[in-house]
Amino acid sequence: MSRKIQHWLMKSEADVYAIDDLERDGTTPWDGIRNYEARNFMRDRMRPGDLVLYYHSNARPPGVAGVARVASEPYPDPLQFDPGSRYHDPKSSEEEPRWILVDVAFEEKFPRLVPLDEIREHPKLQEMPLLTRKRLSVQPVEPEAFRIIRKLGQRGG
DNA sequence: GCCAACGTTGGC
DNA sequence: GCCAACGTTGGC
Repeated sequence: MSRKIQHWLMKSEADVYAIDDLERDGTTPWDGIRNYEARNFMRDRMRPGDLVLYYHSNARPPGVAGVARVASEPYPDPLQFDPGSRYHDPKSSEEEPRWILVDVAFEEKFPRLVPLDEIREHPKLQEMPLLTRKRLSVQPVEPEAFRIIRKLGQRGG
């Protein structure tokens, strides 16, 4: 019996790596996450096939731009071992890596961005960590919230 | 570019 | 283990 897929939201700065970049690349390692809670979700709970709302932060307006898919098992973020990287972590080691990531793959770009304002105003989306946990860049999403947001992105209001 | 929110670090 | 200082996120 196969595991049920889970749903997630991952934030990316729109001017750094937007959904168009993911579409071009096909797959990308979700590197540079240096928050323990976000790491724990990737390390302990994400598995290939899980679906991800792709959120543009630092955008005007910010919002969900499309859907991605978890495309690998969790593995150590290579940048933590690279002294030249801004994500280098001298306290981490190959034997005991501190930062774990997954690859994500492009799934779909919405015809229309679902803006943060709209999520904030939707009566069924009030409980989303996106609204209550401002700084968490990787977070779980309830199946119903995922469905609502995808529908908004695919068909408009 | 500003700055509030909030997670992390480090001295004690 | 507390908590002030610090650094970063991310909306505006």
